[in-house]
Amino acid sequence: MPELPEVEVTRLGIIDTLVGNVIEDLFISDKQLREPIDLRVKDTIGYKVNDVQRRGKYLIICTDNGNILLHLGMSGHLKVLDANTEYKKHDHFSIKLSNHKEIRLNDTRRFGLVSFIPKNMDILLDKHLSILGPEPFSDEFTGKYLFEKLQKRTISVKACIMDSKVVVGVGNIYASESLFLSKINPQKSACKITLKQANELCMHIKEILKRSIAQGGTTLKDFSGADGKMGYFVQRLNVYGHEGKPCPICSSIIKSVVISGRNTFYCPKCQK
DNA sequence: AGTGGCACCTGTGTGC
DNA sequence: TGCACACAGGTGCCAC
Repeated sequence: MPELPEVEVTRLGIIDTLVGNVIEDLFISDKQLREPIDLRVKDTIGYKVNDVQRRGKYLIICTDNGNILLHLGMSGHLKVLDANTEYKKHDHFSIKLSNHKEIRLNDTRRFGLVSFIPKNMDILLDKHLSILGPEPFSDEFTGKYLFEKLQKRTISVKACIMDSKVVVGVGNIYASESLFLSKINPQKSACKITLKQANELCMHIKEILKRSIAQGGTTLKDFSGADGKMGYFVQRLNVYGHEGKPCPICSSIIKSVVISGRNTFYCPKCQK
């Protein structure tokens, strides 16, 4: 489900419900997610939520007695519910709050993550977060930075921008879309990208992620914000899922190709 | 060290 | 209708 825009839309959807309220209890299912749920998250019970942050596709719920780290994987989503709403299949984690609301994680495929960052530890030193590259909206993520990263790699440019050590938050949809806007063939070797192309690509990654957040993210199958609303960015996609349809620029037929195991969409005429 | 392949898991859609 | 199979928005580990 979620790439960076969907995670950010989720964050914006839960922050007002969480901040300023006390975590009264947690529900922890016995099913294992990507890792077993870190039971130390119980340390946060009885503490007020101070903030909800995002790093890449991870959400961090901050309290004075430690932080809950969440990842939505492929199929996870968070919803704001009234207290004691009936549990559904694949509900794996829930935060019960003093305002009689719950933040509940439902994750069909269980590729998500619930972990814990102790109170005295720098959040960014967590093992999941410390290995991540820059945020796409940060000043650190520039065309020059991207160019230098790409130059060292022989893999495809698409696989490279999806590498969270290069830049966080670019998943399969926005990788195809940003390469389309930049007129770069996704199969092109990363080290063959010019500085000019890297500048274009950097700019379009920032632009497309921002535009998607503004539209509430991309709803393909089941993504919705924490309020259950669908994302409308799917209507703005140029190539993703459009195999066999005409390119919106040149009307050539959009093709698909598998790159590192992921379906990839591009216009063979526009993208060189 | 970098790379491709694969595993993790469930649900859905397609073709026979 | 039932079955087998491919595929899905992510990430990390494993041999090469």
